[in-house]
Formats: sequence, structure tokens, C-alpha cells
Amino acid sequence: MDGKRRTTPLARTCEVPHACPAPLRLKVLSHAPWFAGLSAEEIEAIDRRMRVSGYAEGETVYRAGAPATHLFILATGRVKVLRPSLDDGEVLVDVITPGAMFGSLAALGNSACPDTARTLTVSCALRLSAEGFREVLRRHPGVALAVLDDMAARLEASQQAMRRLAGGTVEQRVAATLLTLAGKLGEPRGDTVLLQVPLTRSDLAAMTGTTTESVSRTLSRLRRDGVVSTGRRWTALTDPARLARIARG
Amino acid sequence: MDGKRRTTPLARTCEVPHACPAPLRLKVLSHAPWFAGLSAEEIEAIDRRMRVSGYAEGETVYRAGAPATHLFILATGRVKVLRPSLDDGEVLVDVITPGAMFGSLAALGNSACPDTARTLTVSCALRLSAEGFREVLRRHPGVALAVLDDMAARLEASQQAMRRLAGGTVEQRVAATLLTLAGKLGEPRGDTVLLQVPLTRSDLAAMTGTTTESVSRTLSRLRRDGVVSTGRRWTALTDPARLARIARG
DNA sequence: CGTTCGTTTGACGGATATCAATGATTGTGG
DNA sequence: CCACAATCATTGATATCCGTCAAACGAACG
Repeated sequence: MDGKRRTTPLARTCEVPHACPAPLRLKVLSHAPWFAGLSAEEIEAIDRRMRVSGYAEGETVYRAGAPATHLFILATGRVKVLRPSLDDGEVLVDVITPGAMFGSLAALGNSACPDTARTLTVSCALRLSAEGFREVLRRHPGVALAVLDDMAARLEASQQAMRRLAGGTVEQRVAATLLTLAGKLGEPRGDTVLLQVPLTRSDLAAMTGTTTESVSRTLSRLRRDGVVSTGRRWTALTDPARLARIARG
Repeated sequence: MDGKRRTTPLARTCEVPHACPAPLRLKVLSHAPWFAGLSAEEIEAIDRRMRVSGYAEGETVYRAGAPATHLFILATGRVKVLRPSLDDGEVLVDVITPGAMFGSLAALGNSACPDTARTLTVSCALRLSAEGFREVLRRHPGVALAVLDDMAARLEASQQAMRRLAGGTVEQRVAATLLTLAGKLGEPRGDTVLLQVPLTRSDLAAMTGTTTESVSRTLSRLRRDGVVSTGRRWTALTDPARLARIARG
């Protein structure tokens, strides 16, 4: 790139929280994987079952330990999913993008949430109670199949991620993790992909099963080699192809 | 126990393959998590949709790469799930016990199986086509919810396993893996828990993300300390409590 | 009995965790 | 607007775990 950029390439998000309007909600729902293929009427029927909530940046949607009573579908914004770690901290587990579901499906109705959800930006989410969820599944069998597909895909992804984490060097794991994140929420900027996520070294360390120092060293090396460039609240993959090669070994 | 046993504590399985009889099938189905709470008539209706197959020891149920056309529910026996590794080998991913489902739900109908299933013992499995599965879900919404719970639980378990594998020493990971396996298919023998699974060092290594040598060393140490004892086709946890303490660190 | 496969043990080097110190960035209160 | 504190990032030195290479051993199988 130009090599003289002095400002961060971040777009500041400083809007006020808001509940998103009906047309947007319907658009999001009709594009969400869970409800693909449903008729407009069905989408509207489902929409009527859901409550809308707007959240400010950094607001907590639900907290680990609280009873899991609702599922959420993100309409706009970004939400991070955090899991309490042993030493009283929190580690980033996932980042949710619009159209995706979050909330503790496993714990629904029975036990406590294993994790916390907090917004990264101003966000709007649709909320569905456990009872409402069951009702939707009963009424729309096609949705149940889609949800099942989603869960199966997540399971498969999780198992693949596990295998990635198990073997390989720290560099490979960091590279693979960055690529996964980029695939999910990267924004293309010419050749490079920009990750507008406040990703601390500790977050990356927890995700790759290593320490903050090792992550820092690895990123320094990658930066020297011109593969990535980083700032405090962003990360850019300047050579994704090369990064992929590194991830594969 | 008697303390003077010189032979391996294994029960030989040398029965002939067979398709299990209807009463057994119904018993298995009514105890399977997916169909819990269904009426006898519903169970029978589902049973009629399924085909029964008997398998000999070591027989392949389905092979990685083949199109994923069926789901299976294990009625009797043990089935191992293997995933092809990069170097042309196979690594053990999971062991299925009666009542549990196996088969590539994620790939159903669309893509190819990511893994292979092979019997560890003479087994009997119920087979359900992708179409039949969708049909069952449509007809019995309660089953869809149970399946969803199952998938969610598996996803949660997978993510926890991932976190376990990510951090910690080889000893901790091996201990945790042994405990997980024991919880799934261990047979209590007084204080100790017996794992009647042909578990090679390579299998354990792949599951814990390390090498056969490291696993061997670790098990030798644990054996010296009286925590486990191993044979060629079995593993026994002689002090599960201590092993759990090791796993936690 | 020899072959093969899995296991065990040793020696060694490299990757990486740990400890420690410094530098950079952000946010805060004056 | 500035100084300060707090947090995060970076870098270095050192110890150690563990992966790699190598060899011996044992069990199963024909």
C-alpha cells in the first residue's frame, strides 16, 4: 500500500442505539440462513414473534451464568461472544455478523449461559424466547431443517478448527485463525483484507492456544514480511494468499 | 477384583453378524435421546422407516468421500469414526455407543462424508435415508427439538474439548481425553474404569494433538504413578479422581 | 521362526512458555 | 490541552516442554 498512512483505516461508529425498522428486519430475516426459502408471509409471521432491541457500543446482551431464556438474531452491527476463563478474565470465542444467530442454544431453557455476548458496535438484535423458538420450529418444519443444517455446519467447523489447533506451530495457528476471522468479517480493500475488530493479543492467544508474547512475536515477524499490518483496533491481511500458504505449512 | 488375573480383562466378541430383532430395535429406539418421550406407536412408525443392517467386526459402515446418503443409529456394538489425515492415514475421532446417532449429518444429501465409520465389534445399526430423516422430522416435531438439543450439546462439547486441547501440557490433554472416553464408554470395575477400546498410541496422539512418543511417555509416567494401566487392546483408569486432578492441572 | 506392527526409551535440538523490562496507545482528570 | 495512569504491545533472556530422530523391545500373525 502507500506506506505513509498515518491514520487508522477505521470508520468510527458513533450512531445512537436504535430499534431497527420493520423493513430492515424483514430484509435481514429473509436473508438469514435459517429462514431462507420461506414465503414473505411466513417471514412476517416469524418477525411478529420476535422482540427488537437496540444496543449501544459495548453493551452486554446477555451475561454468562444468567439463565438462557432467549435466542438472538443479529440484524445490524457486530457482537462478540466471550467465555469466562479460569483466571477471572474473558476470552473471545466468536464474532457475530448480521443474519447469524447467537445465544446459548445448547442451554436454552435448562441451564445457564456458558458465555457472555457484548456488542462491538451499535447493534440491533431480534430476540426470540425459548418457547417462541420451539413454536416456530413446530409451525415451520423447514426452519427446523435449516437450523439443523446450521448446527451441523458449526459442529463440523468446530471440529476442523480443533484439528487445526491441535497440530502445527504457533505461526500456522495464528495464520489460520486470522484467515478464519477474515472470511467471516473481513472487508476487502483492494488486495488486502481489513479486520475492523478490536482484537487484542490476548484474544488471539486464547483462540490459538498460546500466550500473548508468542502472538506478538509472530505478528511482528508477519509484519516484517509484509503479510499483515496491525494497529490497536484493527488488523489488515496485506497478503492473504501468502498467509494461507503459511497456515498450511 | 481378584487381583491375580493374568489374562487381559477383555470379553472376546466373536458372535456372528446379525440384524437385531424387532423388540431390541424398539427398546433401543425408545431409549435413544432423539426419541425419548415418544409414544410406542410413534416409535414403531419410526422403526418402520429404518432399515436394519448387521456388521461384522472391522466392517466399514460408510467410507469417507462417498456421498452422504444415510444416517445411522447404533443398536448394538461399538463403532469408531475415523477421519483421513493428511499423510494417508486415519485418525480416530469418536466412538459410538448404542442409542447414539452417527453418520454425516452436516453433509446429508449434499456433499461427501468427511469421515469413515468402521465397527469395533459385531454391531447392528438402523439406517435412515436423508429423505426419511427429513420426513421423520416433519412428522414428529418433538424429534426435531431433541435432535437440535443433541447437536447443540455436541457443539458445546466440541468447543470445550477445543479449549482443553488448546492450552495445557500433553499430560493434561491425555488425562482429559482418557476421562472423556471413560465417561462415554468406560465400564466400572470396582474403583477402576475399564476402557475396552483398541486405542493405539497414534489414536490418542491424534486426539490430543501430539505424537505417539509423547503419549507413550505420558502413559508410562501415569502407569508408574498407579493412575492407569494399559494393555494392547484396553486401558484402565485405576485412579480416576487423581487423573481428573491431573487434567485440571 | 521370521516378519511386521505397535510400543517403549534415550538423546538432542528447537519451538515456545515464562519472567522481566521497556515502549506505545488510550483514556482520565486536572 | 496536557500530564498522568492504566492498559496493551513489544522485545530480550532463559528454562523447559516436546517434537524429531534413532534404536531396542514385545506381541501378534502367518
